[in-house]
Amino acid sequence: MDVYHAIADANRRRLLELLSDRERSVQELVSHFDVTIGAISQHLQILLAGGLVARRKEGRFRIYSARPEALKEVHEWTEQYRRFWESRLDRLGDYLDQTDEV
Amino acid sequence: MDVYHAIADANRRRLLELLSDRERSVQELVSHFDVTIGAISQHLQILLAGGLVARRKEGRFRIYSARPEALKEVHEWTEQYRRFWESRLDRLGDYLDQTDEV
DNA sequence: CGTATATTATAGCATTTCCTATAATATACG
DNA sequence: CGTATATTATAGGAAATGCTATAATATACG
Repeated sequence: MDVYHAIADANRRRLLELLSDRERSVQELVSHFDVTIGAISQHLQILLAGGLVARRKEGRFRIYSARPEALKEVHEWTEQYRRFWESRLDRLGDYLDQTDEV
Repeated sequence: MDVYHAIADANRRRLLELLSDRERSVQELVSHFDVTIGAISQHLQILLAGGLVARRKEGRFRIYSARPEALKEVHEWTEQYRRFWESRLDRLGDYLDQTDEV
C-alpha cells in the first residue's frame, strides 16, 4: 500500500536487501534476524502489500523475491532534491550549469 | 535521527516539498494543511531532528527552510535497485550485460 | 494415516505515532 | 507595561506498530 511506510522499518529494508541478492524462503530469511519467524512473516506481508516483494509456493516453502520496482516512486521523489547535495549552490534554478564531476 | 521515519508521513513529505520551494514560517505552512499548528510544529521538530530542515528566528517568527541533503541516504539506498525498473530483465547479475539505453 | 516441517493467523502487550487542547514562552506593538 | 501574535511544550487519547506466544493450516515424508 504505502511504500514509504514499508521501508520505514530497518528490518524490512534488510529483508529487501537480502532478497535482492537472491530469492529465499522465510526460514532462510529468519536466520539473519534476532526476531521470531512470526515477526518476519508479518514484515513480509507488509512488503508484499507494498508490492516490494513477490512470493511463490514451492512445496512447503514460500519463496520470496524482491520487486524493488516499487521503490521507483521513492527514488523519483528524492531525485527531485538531488541538486541540493550535488551542488555547491543551494539555490534552485542554478543546477543546470554544473557539469563537472557528474 | 531516522530519515526513513521522517519521510514516512505524508504530511512531513508535503512540508518538505513546500519548504524546498522556499522558506516559510510555521503559520504559512499550517495554511496548507487541515491539522492544527501544534501538529505541524511537532512534524517540524521531527524533520529538524532528522536534519531535513533548518530554522532561524526572525522576530516572533520561526522561518523553516529545507535541507534535503539528508535525503541523499534514501536516494542512494533506492539507487542500488534502479536497475530493477530500468531493465527489461528482472534477474540480478545480468545487468552488466545491458549497455543500450543507459 | 500420523508426524515433522514451514508458514501464516490471531490475540495480547508495550511502545510509538499522530492528533487535539491547553499552557507556557517569546517577541511585537500600542 | 499590557495585549496580541507566533511558536513550542506538555498531557492525554485513539490508533498503529512491532513484537511474542500460540493455534491453525499446508505440505512432506515415513
